[in-house]
Amino acid sequence: MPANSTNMQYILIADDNPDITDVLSNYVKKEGYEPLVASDGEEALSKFFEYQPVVVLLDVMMPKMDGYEVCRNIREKSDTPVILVTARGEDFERIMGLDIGADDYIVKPFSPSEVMARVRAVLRRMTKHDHEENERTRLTIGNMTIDIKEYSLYMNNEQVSMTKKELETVWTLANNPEKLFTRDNLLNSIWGYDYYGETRTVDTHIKRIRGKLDAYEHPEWSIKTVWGAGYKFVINK
Amino acid sequence: MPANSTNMQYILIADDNPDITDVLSNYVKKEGYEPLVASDGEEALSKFFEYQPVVVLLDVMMPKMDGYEVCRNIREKSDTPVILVTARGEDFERIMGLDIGADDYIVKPFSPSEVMARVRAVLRRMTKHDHEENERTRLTIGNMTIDIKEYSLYMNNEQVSMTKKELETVWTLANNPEKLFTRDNLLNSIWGYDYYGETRTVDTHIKRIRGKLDAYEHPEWSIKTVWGAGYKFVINK
DNA sequence: CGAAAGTGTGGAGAAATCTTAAAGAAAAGG
DNA sequence: CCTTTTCTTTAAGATTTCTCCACACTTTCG
Repeated sequence: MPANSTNMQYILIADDNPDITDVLSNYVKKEGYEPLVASDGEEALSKFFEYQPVVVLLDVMMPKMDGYEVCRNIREKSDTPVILVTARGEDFERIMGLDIGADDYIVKPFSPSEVMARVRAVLRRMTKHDHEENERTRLTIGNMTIDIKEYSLYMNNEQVSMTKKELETVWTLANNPEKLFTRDNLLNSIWGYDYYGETRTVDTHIKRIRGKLDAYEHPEWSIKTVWGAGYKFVINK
Repeated sequence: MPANSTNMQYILIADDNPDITDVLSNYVKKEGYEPLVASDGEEALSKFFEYQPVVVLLDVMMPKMDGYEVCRNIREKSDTPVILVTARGEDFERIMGLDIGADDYIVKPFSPSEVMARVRAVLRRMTKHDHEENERTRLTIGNMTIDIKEYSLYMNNEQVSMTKKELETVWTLANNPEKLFTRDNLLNSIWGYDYYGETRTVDTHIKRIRGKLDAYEHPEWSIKTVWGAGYKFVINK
């Protein structure tokens, strides 16, 4: 399952056999991803750059441009995981040796569930890589501390229980003090750009956040409503 | 003049397939290291002692002397990190367990970026080691003690029978109190990066662990569910 | 001031996520 | 081999969180 399940996550499936892409599309949907189908190499490449899928499934044998070539092209610009689908007998040494840079490969005939298992695995490996000690993980303003690594928030060193969305919302606001976030901004960055719900949902979350945090005094900062616009985290001087 | 008198950092790549060593050499260079290529086990060993590389990448299957043997020889004289490259299906328990002493392993097929990630990881661990000198093998929190060397767990000095995965899971969590582990994190670090199963498996293990440990009181700590995120080991104040 | 538009809030139902149990699959041990 | 243990998968039921609505309240502006 994707880390942020509300975001629309595309998976590109490139194969010239529609029976295969159909079956895989269904599985991909069942796992909560949005399938993106291409029937030849060129189409695969252009869709890749247009949609930026999270994983690419490439049949090695395709019209116009074969899977190796597509993979190589993708690798020049991106680290997006690529899984090659090869016919039995293909030698993986060769695949690797040609500097294609695929992340995994599957030998035909495969079961769709096997494919999805590999997709999950490849994505899982990915998420580890992302969190490799470079980004800010902790933030303190006044008597509030948020630690995203622990997924926790402290007021006066005392932990305050927050739900995921609440925590992400404070984190987003507090990381950009003084910056105005419209409700749509917040929906986009926290809920995901494919969220089709009410903008007022943000209000409810702000309400809950305030309810929890205002149980403590915090003269150094506050979450301010900007009339007709949105919310912002302000630091009081 | 010995080659290692310069401040050049070598990485030894041993594989009898020149395509693979070529690809890896390029990646190694890109990361600022100097690749050192060997096409069989004996060559690997002699180059190792001549150049004293900072990391060794060993294919398990090589002419003259296989990767296990090379690794064992290196271990007799040095703590230089060794990463073994194995074919899928090799038993990793055997690799990591027996007297071979490798630091990590990679299953073919691998993507070059994955290899480099592991090289970085192993080097990072190494530098830490230098400062800490001895790794923790035993951990006590409240009335629980885990000894990972003897693979056992005690509650109130009374041994509780745990399966391997259960023990490794508690060990991982308890060694990083307060830190959130997503299910994917746990799958990666305990099950391994080439595990192709369901995320929910983690839940089942957590349930069993709780079942066993909650038979005892342990007010000092607990394994907490972080909704929508994962699990963490918390210390109660 | 009064109307219109925007925001705060409580609560109920919906949705998402977890727990648990149970059974099948895989691995380990005789 | 067959038995036992451990691991994985699945699905129903429980729990938590999220969303939405109705209505009160506030601000803006003619």
